[in-house]
Amino acid sequence: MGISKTELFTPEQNEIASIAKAIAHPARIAILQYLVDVNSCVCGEIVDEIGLSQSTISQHLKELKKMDIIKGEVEGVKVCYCINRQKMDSIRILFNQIFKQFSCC
Amino acid sequence: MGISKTELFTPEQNEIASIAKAIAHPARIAILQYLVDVNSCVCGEIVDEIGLSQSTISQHLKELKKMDIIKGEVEGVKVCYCINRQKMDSIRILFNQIFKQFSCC
DNA sequence: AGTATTAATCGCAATATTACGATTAATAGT
DNA sequence: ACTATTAATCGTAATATTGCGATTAATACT
Repeated sequence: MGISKTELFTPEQNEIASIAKAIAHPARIAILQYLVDVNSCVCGEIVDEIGLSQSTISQHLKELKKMDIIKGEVEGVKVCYCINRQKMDSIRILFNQIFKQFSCC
Repeated sequence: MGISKTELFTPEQNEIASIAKAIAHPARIAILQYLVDVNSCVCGEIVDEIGLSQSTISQHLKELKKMDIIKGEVEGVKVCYCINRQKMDSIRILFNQIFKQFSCC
């Protein structure tokens, strides 16, 4: 992408964009919704649920974890993922603020 | 990206991801915030405000317009862009619903 | 110790995104 | 008609993303 120009923007602008990017994939939305449904679960179950390969799902989980949107807890051979509800809450509040700016007069 | 696998996901999941992608760039956040500040303005002013080239800004505007997040009105040689507040409102409601799912118990 | 299971990582290919300069098309002003 | 202004588009380069198979590392179970 040529050069990324994050230095042109405020930390808040970069933060919002980063969060948006983390959820800007249908598979990641599907993963989050699945985690809500089952409350928490292991990677293998997500692979079965969504029709993507194990390595691909693992990468998506990594991206979500990078942004602190989900947490992964090792349970022996398996890893139990769950939504970081506190982070989710702060994202919801942040986005609501921003969108209110954009939508209100 | 190998092959995009949108067919694996629901229309809603794809829609949310698309909207998120549209705002998943700090320049586009900055553009929207600037449009809020000045209420409406022409492309050239945005180019001056943000430190990116005219062609790059034009592309970002195109992406935002593609998702119906902004509207562009031709005024002679200039084009006046403004936020589509109705769309913004529906996005805010949609995202709030989704994030509430993710954050509440 | 040997095998099975699980998930992370590596390496690769295909495609998308970001950015810019140059060009183009369209209008406005002379 | 000529020129200036504006914004879209084209072409291109650099980089990121998405996806998969293969491999690896780590634990659990014989």
